[in-house]
Amino acid sequence: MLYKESHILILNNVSRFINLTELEKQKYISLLTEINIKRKAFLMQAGDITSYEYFITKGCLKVYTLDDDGAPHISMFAVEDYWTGDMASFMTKEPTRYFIKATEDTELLGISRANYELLFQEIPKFERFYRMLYQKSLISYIRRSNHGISLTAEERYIEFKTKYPNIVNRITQKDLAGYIGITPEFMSKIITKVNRR
Amino acid sequence: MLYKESHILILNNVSRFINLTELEKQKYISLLTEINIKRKAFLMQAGDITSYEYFITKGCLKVYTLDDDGAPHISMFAVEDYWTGDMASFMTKEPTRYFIKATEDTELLGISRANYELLFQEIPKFERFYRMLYQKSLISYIRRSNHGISLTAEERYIEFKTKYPNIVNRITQKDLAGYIGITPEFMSKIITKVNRR
DNA sequence: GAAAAAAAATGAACTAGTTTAAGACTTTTA
DNA sequence: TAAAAGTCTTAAACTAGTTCATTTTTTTTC
Repeated sequence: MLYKESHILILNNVSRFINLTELEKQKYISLLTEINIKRKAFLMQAGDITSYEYFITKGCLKVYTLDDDGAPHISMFAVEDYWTGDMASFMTKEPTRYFIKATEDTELLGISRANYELLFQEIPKFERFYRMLYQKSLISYIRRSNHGISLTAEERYIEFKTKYPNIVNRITQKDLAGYIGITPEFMSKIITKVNRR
Repeated sequence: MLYKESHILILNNVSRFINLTELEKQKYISLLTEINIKRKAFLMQAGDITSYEYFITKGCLKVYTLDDDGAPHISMFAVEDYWTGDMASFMTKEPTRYFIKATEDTELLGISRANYELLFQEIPKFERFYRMLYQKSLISYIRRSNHGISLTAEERYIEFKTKYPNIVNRITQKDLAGYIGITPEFMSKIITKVNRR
């Protein structure tokens, strides 16, 4: 069977942890929903109860919250081959505190809550897939939050640039400030300073 | 069959997510190792390759790294009914960057890397248990690191005190400073200020 | 392709948290 | 139980990053 590009991408992602038979692949794909959103459109907004987890096949999204003063705090940028969503709201059916907004026209594959549960019944191997996916996410999350703590804003900027050279060029300086955890003004000063070298 | 207190605690913990038969319970327990360490002893030190994941049945531990200046950054305090360890080192067999030190005499149940793999073969339900455990950890980790970002040190202190009243009294002010992310001197000022109210 | 909107740069005044240093208090150890 | 080691407090000088206000540059929209 011939698969679409987006399906090949997600099947490759899954195959990092588990092997699927041809039948299982087709079953899995049948549980996914294709979603396309335009630049500046929201995939979710604070207050929504989200019913999907998403895999990005093309484009770029920013995931952020607004603090009490209305200032945005960006928790991640998600591009092709990334998983995103709000797992807390997805699991508990409580309203999310997150906004997820496309910074480019974006194509996604979504799995609904109902199909997520179904998936474990139909292909129990996916318990293992998600166990390993979450384990890996947890490791990199812990590493990131622990590593960042002792660095200055300038060091965090240089680190981001080095680690994600492909993302830096796709986002605004202002959004990067929101991710690094500083004001856009200070971000501007840092960039001027670093580039002068 | 009659179980030890420590075994009852871990079985209750597991039963939040999966149900085990009597036989499975006994099998599970047979894969665990009992470990006791004295106050001030290390469960692991930076450079070690850790071969266990741990469940605490009694006592208190602090998990921390040292930054380039040798200042400690505490990433968690772990007490009874908590899981701890360094998953990154456990999974990849790379040396850990963490120190885990007992702040009280502590009793743990450990599962070795070999038995962890065996567990999934013998009782596949544990894929589901760990999938759900990691999912839950990920949710609270994300929540914590995102929530903390916009608060002042004073607000983070009040939040910690409210959320973990049982832990505050078991740790030093200095260690709390290492967790909140400030100097012990500033921690002292905050506490004086908050108590004056 | 002109007008409007948003992003970036710059600078001056400000603040949350650090650093250093020294003395008081508490806990641990021999 | 005395000495040593570690913890806590206080205070003054300092710095990384914020806030606010203005101008320039870039991007978006019609």
